[in-house]
Amino acid sequence: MIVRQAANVLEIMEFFAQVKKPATLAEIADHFGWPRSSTFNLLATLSEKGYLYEPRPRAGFYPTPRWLAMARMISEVEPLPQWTHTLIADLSAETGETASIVAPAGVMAVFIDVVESQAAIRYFATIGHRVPIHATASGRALLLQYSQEERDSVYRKIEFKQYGPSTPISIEAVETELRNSIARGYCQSFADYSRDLAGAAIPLPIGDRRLSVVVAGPEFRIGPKVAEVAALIARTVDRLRPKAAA
Amino acid sequence: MIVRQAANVLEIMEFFAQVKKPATLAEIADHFGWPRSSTFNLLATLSEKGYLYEPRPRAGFYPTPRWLAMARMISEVEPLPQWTHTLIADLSAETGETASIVAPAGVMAVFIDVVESQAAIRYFATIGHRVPIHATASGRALLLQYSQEERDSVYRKIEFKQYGPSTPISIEAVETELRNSIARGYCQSFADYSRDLAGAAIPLPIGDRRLSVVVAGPEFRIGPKVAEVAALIARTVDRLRPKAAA
DNA sequence: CATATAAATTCACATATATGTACGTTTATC
DNA sequence: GATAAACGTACATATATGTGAATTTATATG
Repeated sequence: MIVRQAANVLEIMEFFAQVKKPATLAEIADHFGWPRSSTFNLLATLSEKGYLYEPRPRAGFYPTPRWLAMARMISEVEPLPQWTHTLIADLSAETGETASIVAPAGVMAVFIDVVESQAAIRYFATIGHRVPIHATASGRALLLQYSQEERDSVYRKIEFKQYGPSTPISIEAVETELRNSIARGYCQSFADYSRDLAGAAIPLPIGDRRLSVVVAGPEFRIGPKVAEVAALIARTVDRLRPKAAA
Repeated sequence: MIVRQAANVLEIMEFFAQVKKPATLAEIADHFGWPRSSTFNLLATLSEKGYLYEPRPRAGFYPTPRWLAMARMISEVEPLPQWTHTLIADLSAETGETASIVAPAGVMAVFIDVVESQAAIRYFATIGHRVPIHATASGRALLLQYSQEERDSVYRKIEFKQYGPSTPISIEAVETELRNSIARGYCQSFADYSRDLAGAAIPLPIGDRRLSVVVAGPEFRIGPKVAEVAALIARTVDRLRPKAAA
């Protein structure tokens, strides 16, 4: 079950992150198609808790810097080491595609850092973006770091769907693909989940955290050179990862 | 009316900002006294939207960097000029008290930047903290920047309460205090709202934004030297504010 | 300045939603 | 390795909550 008003809070914030200017009650209500009275209650709640204010009279609401203060406190705990951002920045620059750091979230994989391609046709992903862990290169690079039991426990919760022609639709199919990935030295995906999208990924354990790096883009650009891209990822990790730490 | 689940989202985030480590469903449910089933729905919603993930298996949930990404996008719009932070940092250092930048939010005033005193006994305020606009030094420094009509419109919405012995409990009382503030050259408050708390504030218009600076602390420390403190605020603003801009 | 139009609030009620209860799964204990 | 305790998940139901309509307040227009 989805908690509607919880989702609405996030949508309002995303709205402000997008329009980047104050908005009145009416504007927000119209934008989402919400009743004004409901919008009023939501805005009042956010204001009362100190997350919204009125920068200038009658010009509407805008989030207070409290969001930033809170997000900073949250993120200063085990932040990703600096070199991982350099890693995906370099990868994106060299390949011209979108590169990301990915972490597990149950049966899904979450993008926790992203550097987007500059190409007109590109993989559009943002921090927080989620994809099925079993049907993506990045996800499988995470699964490779699990024990057999942990994987089994994840499998039990997966709803196998045929997202595309090559989606693995059984536990055995996923396990086979994992074995192939080990043999091959990297994980790959050709439209297993998203149409026309291909990617190469490798595991990226940091401390006791299980992460992965992925480079992804349109099938026609990435397809012919997955192996190259995968090798580049491996080399770049080798170059940037501090030698001392595991 | 307060939208409970909207408030709960904020409380969860504040919880993480405080404990700074992953928490399991059970821990969160117990902490807030929420039923597990409800907590489950909330966490599922936040996860589904990409705001929560599971850093390591079975070690619970933690917010994704998406919060930070969003907060950054929101805050890069008309951020406070750098010098205002220097301003309150200097004021706090020189006075040993808490200094803040404050903005209006209806009948309330919101703290949008804070540098806290280091003293053991101090005014504890955080970004997002809200106080009544008419019953605080910082709030009245905002009201001074309003036209008479704008003030009247605010007055109509105020519920006058006797927060402390000196709280102004009528429109006339507030207007009188404003006139006194103009004559005096700064706004002050002696436990008008919070017990034992005194403060000095002056208006701080920036562009078309109506802000104020306030220095506040325990009555026994601030009380004897409000005038000094107010003068210091004025001098420091003069020193730091760029001459070009109004 | 009066009137019209739009926006913000309030409130009572029907309905969408939070939760008690029960079940399956995982982890801890002996 | 067996048993117990804790944890996570699903669902039906009573109730807390969102909302449509009415009221008040603010802004635009003739």
